[in-house]
Amino acid sequence: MRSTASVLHLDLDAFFAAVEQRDKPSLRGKPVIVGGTGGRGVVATASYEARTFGVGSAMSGREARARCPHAAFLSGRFHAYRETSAWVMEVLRELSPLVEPLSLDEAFVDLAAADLPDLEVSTVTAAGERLRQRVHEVTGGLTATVGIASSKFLAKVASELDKPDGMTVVPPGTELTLLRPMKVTVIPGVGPATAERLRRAGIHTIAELEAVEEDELVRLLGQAQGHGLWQLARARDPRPVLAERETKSISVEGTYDTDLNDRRVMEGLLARQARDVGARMRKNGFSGRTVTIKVRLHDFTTLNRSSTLSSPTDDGTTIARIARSLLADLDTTGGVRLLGVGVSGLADWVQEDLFGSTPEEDEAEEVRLLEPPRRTWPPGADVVHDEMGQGWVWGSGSGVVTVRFETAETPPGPVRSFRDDDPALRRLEPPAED
DNA sequence: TCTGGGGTCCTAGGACCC
DNA sequence: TCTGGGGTCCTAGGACCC
Repeated sequence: MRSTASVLHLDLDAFFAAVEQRDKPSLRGKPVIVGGTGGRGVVATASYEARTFGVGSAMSGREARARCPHAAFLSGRFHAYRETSAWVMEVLRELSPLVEPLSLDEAFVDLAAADLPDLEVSTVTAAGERLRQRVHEVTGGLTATVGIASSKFLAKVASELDKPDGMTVVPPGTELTLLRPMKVTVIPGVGPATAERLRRAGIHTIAELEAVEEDELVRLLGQAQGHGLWQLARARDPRPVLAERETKSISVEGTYDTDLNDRRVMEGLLARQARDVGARMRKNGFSGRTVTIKVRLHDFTTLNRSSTLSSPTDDGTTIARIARSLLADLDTTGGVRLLGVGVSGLADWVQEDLFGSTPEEDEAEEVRLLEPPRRTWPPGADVVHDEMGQGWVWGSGSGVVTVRFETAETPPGPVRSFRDDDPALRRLEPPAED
């Protein structure tokens, strides 16, 4: 927690629905519901007019229709949402270079990195109001709600307090006074299951949470969550605003209007999803080693099965083959409502290739390649060499083999890509372990 | 005929290694 | 013929977020 209110959280109000109302004037002032259109869909966003009827996010489309039959139900135009979101993020970056998007409609901004004369409450308040005005102009009339406080946690809590089209600044030193009367469910990370556990322990408010010993919370909720909540109950939150977040997995899934019973149909759908995952990976420069399938049965029980390859892939056919073999081990009697495929354990080498390399880096790589090879290799590695030295196959896919060259001085060493039929690549016997 | 899609993080057990 | 403990990797499931 900082001594100044310098973390800003911005939340675009009813974002998807607001974009629809902006682009289609006939929808303005009327209940608009994005999502929930399919047989098993749920509501992604309800406009404030629709919320009046008790419609909210994650509600089934069936129930939303029952509560608000005259609403406009739309399936969503994600290109428009992405475009408008990008405009907003640009506006935030004009204020501070340190912007952490959380989703299309939410972000943290670090005001300590902004070009402001100071971080007094009056100064950050004025900056927040200017920001809301700029967002309104740039998006063609969308409104945003802002919270400003001394940590991510407090800024996010603050932005919930004056929705829509409002702002709350928490003066430093007043955090606990604000938090203590609130329910524990305002804490991000306390969902229905955690709230129920806390309720059974007689804990409803943050003041009650604050009174519990740390050991007791860890016993109740586990190490990470117990310790985390103990800290948050004291308004302690040292998490920095981070502009870059690493992608950990890429997946595609689908829920079908009627349950699937034919295994060949399931295999076909998995294969298509696997191709889509592979295409997205190549487009974004990722490859990964762990392929996971997700299967939701008719009764909503959800199964995951995964398999880890010895080297990363971005190839849809490879992903599909593994997905099919993982499905083969599952009993899908009774029907399947959802199928999904994902890849995790992402390697970073293709990403690095996207940025290219500088002459200095190239020269450094040449130097490393001339150094004597390291004589240990990962178990089962495919050891190869070219005229420059020895390495081991780190990744393959799309007709390309990636080789990591290791030296004693600089593990992990440089990475080179070859076509997999490149005659310069010769396979070697792995050297004996020493 | 209640319960989306795309993610992140945590836990827990077993294998394996030192 | 008895057996500790730590670390890492892998797998499965669950909670949570927008």
